[in-house]
Amino acid sequence: MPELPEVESVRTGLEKLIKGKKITNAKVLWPRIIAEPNRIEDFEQRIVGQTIHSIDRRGKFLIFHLSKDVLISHLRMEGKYRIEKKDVPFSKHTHVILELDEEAELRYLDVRKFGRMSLIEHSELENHPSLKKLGPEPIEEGLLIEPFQLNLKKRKKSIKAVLLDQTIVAGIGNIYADEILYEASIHPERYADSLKVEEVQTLRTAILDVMRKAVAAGGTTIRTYQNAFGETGAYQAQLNVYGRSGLNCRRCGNTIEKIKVAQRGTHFCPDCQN
DNA sequence: GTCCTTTCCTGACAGC
DNA sequence: TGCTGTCAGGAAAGGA
Repeated sequence: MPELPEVESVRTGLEKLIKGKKITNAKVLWPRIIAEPNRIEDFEQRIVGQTIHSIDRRGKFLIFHLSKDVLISHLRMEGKYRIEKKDVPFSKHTHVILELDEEAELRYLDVRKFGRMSLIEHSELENHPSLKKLGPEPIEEGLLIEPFQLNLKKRKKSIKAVLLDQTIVAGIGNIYADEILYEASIHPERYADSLKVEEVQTLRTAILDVMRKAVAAGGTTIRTYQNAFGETGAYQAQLNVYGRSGLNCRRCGNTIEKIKVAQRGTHFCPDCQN
């Protein structure tokens, strides 16, 4: 399940592999993947002939800057990009094929078909609904303490739910939300507006820390995640709570528990986190 | 405006 | 073995 560190790893891989390439043909095999434009034929026709100038990321969104348009892509749960030779048969989970030259294709695969793509004009990018409402990136100069603290004070729901809210901080998903709260020793069911000033500061530091380390490790591979080179991430070796229910806490030795918070599987140490 | 629920989707796995 | 039910979850839409 790609979160910010995984998407960043996909981005850097794709930039090395397809920057400067021209899309010479396009085929959509599962129409619902394309959110915009409405008609699949419009997507296929418009994208052909465009060169991939660069690839950006905002939160968990990939942003392909093309010569005329912009392709916004969200991998959701299991979306992945692969560059493959044209003669390699595509799997049943291949939903979009962008031909790059006479030899290679950029293929979008997605077992659960949750991922979405939007092809829009450059002028629409700044005000695109998906991107416009995103909160700051989880970096030192982006996630400023004062607005963060104000946002938490306004929320009468669990801190776990707030961390998953992309308008507060962009890019945190279920795995890193659990890891961040463990790092900060905060119980996932604590209400956001109940956190003390020092706790908010600790939480902010944990967000920056966990995300920085995960990006450096190339992300976390749970289930099927791979970057554009087909490589897995390495951060799963550093996970302290996610997927560790029933095992011992690395800090205090007590048993990691799994509960449901904000409809999500949530892992935490009942002794360390309060 | 905020919060909560539902929907999208398939594979893995448990239980019978 | 083969079937059924449950679970995994990010974002968007709709309702309270």
